[in-house]
Amino acid sequence: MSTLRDVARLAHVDISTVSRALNNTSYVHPDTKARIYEAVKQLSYQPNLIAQGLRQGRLHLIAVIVPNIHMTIFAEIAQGIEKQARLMDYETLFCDTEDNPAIEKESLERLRSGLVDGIIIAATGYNTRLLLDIQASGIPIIQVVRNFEKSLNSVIADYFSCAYDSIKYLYKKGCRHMGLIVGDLEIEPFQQRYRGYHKALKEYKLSVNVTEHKKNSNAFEEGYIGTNTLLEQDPKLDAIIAEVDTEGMGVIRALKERKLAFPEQIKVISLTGYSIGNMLETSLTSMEMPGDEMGKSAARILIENVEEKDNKKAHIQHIVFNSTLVERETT
Amino acid sequence: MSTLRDVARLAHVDISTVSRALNNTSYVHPDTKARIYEAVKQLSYQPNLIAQGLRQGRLHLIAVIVPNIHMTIFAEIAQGIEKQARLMDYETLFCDTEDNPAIEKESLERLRSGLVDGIIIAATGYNTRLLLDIQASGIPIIQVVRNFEKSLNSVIADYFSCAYDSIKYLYKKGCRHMGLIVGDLEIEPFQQRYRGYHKALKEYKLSVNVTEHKKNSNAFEEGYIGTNTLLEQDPKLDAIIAEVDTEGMGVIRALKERKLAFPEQIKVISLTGYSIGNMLETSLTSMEMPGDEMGKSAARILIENVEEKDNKKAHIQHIVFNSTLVERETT
DNA sequence: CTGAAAGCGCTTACAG
DNA sequence: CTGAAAGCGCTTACAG
Repeated sequence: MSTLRDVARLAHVDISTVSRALNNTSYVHPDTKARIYEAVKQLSYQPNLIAQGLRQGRLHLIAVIVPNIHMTIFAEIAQGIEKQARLMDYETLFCDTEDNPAIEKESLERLRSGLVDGIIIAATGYNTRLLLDIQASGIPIIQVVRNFEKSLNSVIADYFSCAYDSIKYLYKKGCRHMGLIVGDLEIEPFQQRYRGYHKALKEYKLSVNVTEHKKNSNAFEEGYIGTNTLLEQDPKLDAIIAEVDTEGMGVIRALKERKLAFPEQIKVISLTGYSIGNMLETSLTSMEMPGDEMGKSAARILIENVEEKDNKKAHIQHIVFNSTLVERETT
Repeated sequence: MSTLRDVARLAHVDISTVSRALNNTSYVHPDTKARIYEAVKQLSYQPNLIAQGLRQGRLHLIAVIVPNIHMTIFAEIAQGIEKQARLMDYETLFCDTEDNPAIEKESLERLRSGLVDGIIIAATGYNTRLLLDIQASGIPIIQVVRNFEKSLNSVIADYFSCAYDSIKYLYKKGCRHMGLIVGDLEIEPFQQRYRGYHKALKEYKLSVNVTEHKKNSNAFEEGYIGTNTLLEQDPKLDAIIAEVDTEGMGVIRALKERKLAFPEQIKVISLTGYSIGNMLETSLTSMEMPGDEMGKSAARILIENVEEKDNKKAHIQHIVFNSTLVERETT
């Protein structure tokens, strides 16, 4: 790899002139410029990004921290983030926490050492304090999908409405015994879904049927097990609301094994749809979540924050995306 | 953020001593060490990774470049890579090319500027020259899943055997009219599948029925369309071999719409299985590919190459993983 | 319009 | 056992 010094030597100028010519940071005589470009070409010079990063205190690098990208909405979001980041000339670091707070903590500790300029995270919820510390130290942070902390930026979907609207829709379809599979209710995003569900049921004077799974392990299994639990709690069940498509796939599988016809006997809807829904043998009705857009939006806001850092303190933003109902074969 | 200088000042020593104490790079008097650790703690000092990177010519950062992680085997592989990298104290940069050679090229150009210490890539196949250049410039590269170039390391599955063994298996199950859906046959990994398929059919004296899709767009659709093409070519078809689970999902969907019973009338197998297979309404028989292991293996080899770079020139390695047949409901 | 110098935050020979 | 100095490859005031 050739350096600025090599280029300067070949073009018979000082390295500072080369720097200025390449970055267009002040006027350089056309002839000089030409010589410099010629030298750059000849040596196929490329600036050392690490040196630039050290000097400018910014590596043009953001981190995306997610629980899992295998068959989850986070894959779509991560792709959206990476695409937008590239557009704005940033690279994207990727950390997979397996929804394990210890791994999340370790990753965060490493990242705060000035490696990345900003962080986008779908957190476990157990390192909120650390996140606040990091933000206070000058590294902007955005929560995505899961919002635990009001004083950190966030980009989420409207989980309350997802659930609320789903119940209304299912009611119109004739359902009267609707069960919800949901994660730890102490945690905001899950609670929101429950609230939407609860409110709608209350309006219809219907009774609640919920199964809660504490740890976020495997959505498919949660759907499978959840279905069995819900059916035990209420054998007259005529609809199941899953949190996400893969959970819905577990529901479908459980229903099939119990020989319950869907949608005839029992309907299924997913509250977080992504493109799996219409690839299934029996396609799955869902509230489609704009994962790609959410990722792009998060990246854009983050990078804007990074670049404004010096000028003004950016305001905390909470962006809420609407999901849209896509009717398919399970309802 | 506090620096080495701050710690040195607080501990009343030179910065070089602090560096030595923290990196255990030479003996430091216990008392001095204690003072230094105390200062580190008090200032919650963290070394600046960019400065370290510049000094040592290594940022402890590798890149993983893949075509797509949404519902693909690459998600599993990327996770494996990241996990192994973290274990070895490396961070992972993530680039999504959308299987677009132009995007791939752009990403590669940026990365070669010394940002990353090594690259793991599932390439488009159109930038092989550039990859060789980059490797020649001192950045180790490993091809994963797709091997285009012999003089670059690779970690792949045995596609030939996958296809060959699948045909043998289907034959034993009674199939005599087996169709293959496959990508561009000019490209090595696809060709391998075709060869395995072809060889087995020849041994049984059965006739070939293939549909080739040139561009890699959407596996689900390729499966869907491919199924229709194969059935037109041979209405007596009794088995379809798909390249990957999501393609198999497209096959299933097409069969369902044509009211062809699977596995009774027609069997389906996927040559690249990952955990989707057993989450389906009708679970999909597949040759399971150890994505996680392949990712880990690629990361391990790459990082070893990075760290040996100075000592000796590492030998090119080609690692081939075996897939294992997992029988499910479509056969 | 361009050069010489300082410095980003580290590590690592070189002395002693 | 520890300090002083050089240097990784850049950028950016400061002169002229």
